[in-house]
Amino acid sequence: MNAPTPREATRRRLLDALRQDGPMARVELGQQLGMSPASVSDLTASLLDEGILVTEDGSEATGGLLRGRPKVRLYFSENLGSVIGVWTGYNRIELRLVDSAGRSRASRRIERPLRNLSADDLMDLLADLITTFARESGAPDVKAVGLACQGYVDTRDGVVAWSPVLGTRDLPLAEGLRGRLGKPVLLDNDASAMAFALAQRDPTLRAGRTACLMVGDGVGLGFLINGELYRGARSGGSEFGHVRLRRSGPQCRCGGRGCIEAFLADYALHRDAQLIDHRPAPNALIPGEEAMATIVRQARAGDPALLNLFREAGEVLGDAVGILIQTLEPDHVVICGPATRAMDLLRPSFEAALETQTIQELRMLAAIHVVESSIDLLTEGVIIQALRELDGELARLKAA
Amino acid sequence: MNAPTPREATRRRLLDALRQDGPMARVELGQQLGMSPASVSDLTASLLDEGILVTEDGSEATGGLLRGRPKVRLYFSENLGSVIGVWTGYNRIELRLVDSAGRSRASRRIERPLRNLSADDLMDLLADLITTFARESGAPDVKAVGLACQGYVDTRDGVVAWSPVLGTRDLPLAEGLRGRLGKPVLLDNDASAMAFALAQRDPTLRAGRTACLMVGDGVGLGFLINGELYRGARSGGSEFGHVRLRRSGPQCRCGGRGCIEAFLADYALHRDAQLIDHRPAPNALIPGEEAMATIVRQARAGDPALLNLFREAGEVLGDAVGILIQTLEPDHVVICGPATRAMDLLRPSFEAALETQTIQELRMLAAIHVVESSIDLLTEGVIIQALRELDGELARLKAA
DNA sequence: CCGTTTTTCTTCGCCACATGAATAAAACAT
DNA sequence: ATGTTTTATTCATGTGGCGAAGAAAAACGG
Repeated sequence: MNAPTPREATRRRLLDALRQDGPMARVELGQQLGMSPASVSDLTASLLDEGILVTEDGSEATGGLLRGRPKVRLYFSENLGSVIGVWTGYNRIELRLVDSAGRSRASRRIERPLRNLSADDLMDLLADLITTFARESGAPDVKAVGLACQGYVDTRDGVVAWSPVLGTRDLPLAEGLRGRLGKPVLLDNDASAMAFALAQRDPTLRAGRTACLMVGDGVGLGFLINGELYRGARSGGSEFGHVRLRRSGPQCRCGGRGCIEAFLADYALHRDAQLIDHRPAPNALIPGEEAMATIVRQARAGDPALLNLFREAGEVLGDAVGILIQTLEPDHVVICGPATRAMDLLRPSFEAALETQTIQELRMLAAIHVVESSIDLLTEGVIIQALRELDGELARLKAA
Repeated sequence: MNAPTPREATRRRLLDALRQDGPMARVELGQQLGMSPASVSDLTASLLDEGILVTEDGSEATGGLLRGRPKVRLYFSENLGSVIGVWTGYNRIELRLVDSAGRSRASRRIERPLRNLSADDLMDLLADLITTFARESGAPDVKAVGLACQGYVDTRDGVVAWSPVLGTRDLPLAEGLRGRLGKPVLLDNDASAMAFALAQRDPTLRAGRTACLMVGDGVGLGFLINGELYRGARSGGSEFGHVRLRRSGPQCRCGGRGCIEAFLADYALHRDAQLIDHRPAPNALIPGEEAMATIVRQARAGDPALLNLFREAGEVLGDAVGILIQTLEPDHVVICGPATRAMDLLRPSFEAALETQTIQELRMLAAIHVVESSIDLLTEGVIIQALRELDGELARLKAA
């Protein structure tokens, strides 16, 4: 809201660098941020003073062969409370507890569909799960909660504007949870959170433009420009999964037909696999990992109908990535999420479609990464965002 | 390249504001840029000193009813040379001469296809046309040339990586022209230039994210984030027009089938209109404005086959805008270029397609503008970019 | 016609932030 | 011990921007 002072901006850059590339000595920070040792020293002095950073290097071996005064690495303090990250999937919820240094302390997975709950019931349930998890995992002092969910999210107001999972519209989820938990709640789209987390881990993804396509329960897109999430009109992610690629394609859970998601998401593959065997169409539940593994195994064994299903899915994936390349001209395209388990089945038609869909000059610029990413990484995405917010929060508290 | 000093950055912001919102007094500048009158005074003093700005307000009436010391508006000097902007279309070239204050001084349109020329011949021809135009219009002192062309452009290196118009690939156009003309040459994609120019004129387009779809000779996309052009991997615009929407659609000049362009561009509509009458398919020349006007007239008169053509084109346009909305979540979508002449024919199917393609929540956020924009505006886009560069250039010269 | 009012612009002292240079600190090598 | 090397801190300095006070330029009001 209020304009950050230049000091706050550099402070933030410094903390970001430290979070991304691990504990570092002051000289290294200076080099990386392109600022003088004097400035780093000055800035870190106050951060150490505030207790945000510690320097418990002590006996840490510096290698032995180097001479000169040893580096003193700066760490985030672990004792400034913790943050809980939550992901709400279609029929399960993942929770994770992380201390203020970013170290994972506990995690839990709960099988529980969230559909068909009233807004109040949903928020009551989530608040209950979160407090139970915090208590049972002995969370020291939960300072904030980060929540990643599918659908179209207004990250500024913390509102789920639309979601294929929760039935409701314009759900003020952050506010509701904040009221119930008494803690700040940060909301984001799950694909955005995943993209952010991946870029935190891999410096190459932070350079230039990275389009991250997460394929699993649904299809989401997170887009990064120089490591920062691109935010749209309501500062949310996009609903790229509901671009309608085939005019008379299969039914999508958004109500439309032929959306990208309707070919690629687990529920779509599972449903269409069932239809092949003339078994009754399953209800809307997302299949479990076992069910999906079975389908993949049968396809790998050579089931022609299933192979055709994956061929078509790969083609849609190629078209989708092609659209991204022609529209955004990214340096990196990341394909991640559960669907990467079947990348071998998707790849031939994926590559063929990508080739016919894109202009060669543009296609050659985009490096395509296939990353097997877990939900752990996803919760990490919102957690890091929450931790970043907290840094600023602490500074403001100290000032008062 | 080299990091701009903070001073240079604010200097640039000030000049940009002055260019966008016309001559202004110092107080107004201060309000708009959120800085104190003292700072503005300081900064403008050196700009006036360098001769970049002038204050020849003199007898300008301030309204009469206001009291107090009258505002002194700051103008760009007109006497610091001029800039030529060029647009290379499919079968014509537009040139425009503008003085250092941004006022248009002369313009010319040359009917001349550029295809099937060798790289050297092409650059010779362009250089010749530009010098002739400069001489005949009595250009005082041409400081730079801005060139907008179709296709995939590397704006940093000034290379046309790919173009459906020029047959060549990786053409170092800026360097070639710079060698021939002895002046800096700035290259950009034409849709990007158009988007930029539109946003310069209309402040609302500078707020948030604006996707500008230019439909005419081809289909191009310019994307703005907070008034600045989004730049992809090679810092160029995108080739959105060659997203393949219909797998077995009509032939596109890129070699593919079913590209957005293959439905919407003038050449496509003209070609398909000819085919209806079983006339021989025309050669690849872009039809003239008269030919297009005839087609539009016949369609308005009720020709069912032509109406169908426009219906299909509108549908593709709706799908295209839908993809943009679902992917970029823009605040504004601008449809501009010659194709707006037939917007009445396109609109019904456009709106229907847009509605089925997009999620309502997202669609409602994007304001859709249909703007009849001329090529004049397009050359203005590159010219303003060139002028902006020159400001910095002048500062560096003074410093040396 | 001359002070008063009002608004714009400038001058000046000051503060926040960052830097380079000198200095101190902490190790190893001899 | 004493130099060598690298890291961290201190301090004087410079830059950019700001608030406050004052100067300037007009209209207004007697």
